Amino acid sequence: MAADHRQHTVFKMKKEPRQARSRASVEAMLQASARILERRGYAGLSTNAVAEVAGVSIGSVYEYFPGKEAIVARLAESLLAETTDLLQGRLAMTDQRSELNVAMRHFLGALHALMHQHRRLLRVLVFQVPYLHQLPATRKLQQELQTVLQEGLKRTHEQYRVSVSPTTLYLMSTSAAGTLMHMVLMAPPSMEVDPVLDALAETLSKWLLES
Amino acid sequence: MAADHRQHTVFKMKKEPRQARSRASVEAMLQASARILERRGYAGLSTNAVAEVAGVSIGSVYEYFPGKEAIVARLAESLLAETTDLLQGRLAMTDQRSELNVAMRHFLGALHALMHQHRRLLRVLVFQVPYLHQLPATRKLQQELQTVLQEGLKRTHEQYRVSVSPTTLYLMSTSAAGTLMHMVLMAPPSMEVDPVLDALAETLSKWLLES
DNA sequence: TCTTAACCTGAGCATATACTCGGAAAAACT
DNA sequence: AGTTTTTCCGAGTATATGCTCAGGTTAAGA
Repeated sequence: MAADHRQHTVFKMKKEPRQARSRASVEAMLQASARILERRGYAGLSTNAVAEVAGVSIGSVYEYFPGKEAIVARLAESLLAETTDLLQGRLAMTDQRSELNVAMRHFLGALHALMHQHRRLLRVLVFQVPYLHQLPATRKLQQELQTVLQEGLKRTHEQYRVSVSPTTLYLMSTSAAGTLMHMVLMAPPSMEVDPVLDALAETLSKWLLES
Repeated sequence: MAADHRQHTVFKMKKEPRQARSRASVEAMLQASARILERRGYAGLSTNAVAEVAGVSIGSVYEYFPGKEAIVARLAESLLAETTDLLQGRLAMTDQRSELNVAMRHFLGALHALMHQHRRLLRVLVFQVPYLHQLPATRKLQQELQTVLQEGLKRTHEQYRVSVSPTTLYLMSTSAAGTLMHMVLMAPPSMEVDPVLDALAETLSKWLLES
């Protein structure tokens, strides 16, 4: 595995596909990669396996990706994009006069649903990809979460003039993220989701209005 | 890497070292493994590298461990043992009449200090070891945390008769764990720890007494 | 139609890693 | 001292994976 000692500088694609045929190939490689990651884990993801599952030759893989790191980075970016869209959409449709805990509950519910939908891939990305934290997508996601949280607060509750200290904001986001992560990736199936989300939303909003 | 497709049934040691000499060898292998994990990550941990760094031959490694998974499992168990000792110790020395938030703050501080001390190894274990969650040590740790939390509550605050619902207990432990993890493993060095721990302890105890 | 660019192929090389095995050296036992 | 058990050695084998390259095929442009 000489490749793992390589400087991970290039997570980008090698070449952009220009024709419909090649775009389909790239898409097939990405889907195959996601499939392999979910079923075999990161260690089971090899460029040869991607080529085989995607139904293309190994040469084609290297035509568009410098290595498997780049493929994983692309998958992470896709997830980030989907999450961003969802959050922004929710933010846009948030009623100005809704209660804080209700709005919070909606956000948490939507976020949980999305994470749950992608839980298999998410689990591998979070727990097995060594360089996930260095990926631009990861940093952007954290920023995105805090931004949406703050924006949402401003919108729905200008009346309260809630001013959140950085410490509080940090604590809230890490607590919420920790709970969501645990529920989606680690909790037993017997765990009831809704009550926890209810309680979490309740707690967070109470906490906010008191601080 | 055929080994990664292997059924991970055997995380245990192959043979117990009986003489002082062999115990020293095993210890050297474990220390070497920790060193390699911290510096090169899980992908950089190979049995050959362990042998070289530990100053023993590759044959000796396989004399006591069936594979690198078993070595990692042993390291995880060591961390678990240390954590358990720490928590139990703190629990024993908790003053019966101390305030809830003060006691909580002590626990959080001690736990954070321990995690911070081992942060490099912890980061690799948590973020790169594919089978960490299947390890007995992991499950035991989670149980341990909740037990100590509950026990601590009983001891210090029988007067309040705080009865904690499972949902609340779950929420509290995941929130605290998420925040600690984030601070130790992901937050920038500029992040001030004490204010966050203060706020977390405050929030948790308030939350408890109100629920 | 001809030319060029984009796209695809897959055998094969280089390398790294997991793991074995026959046997030697050291310690413990009698 | 002789015997047995424990410990250690490390060259060597099997295999998997990363990645290249010379050449063929398909589509776009003139």
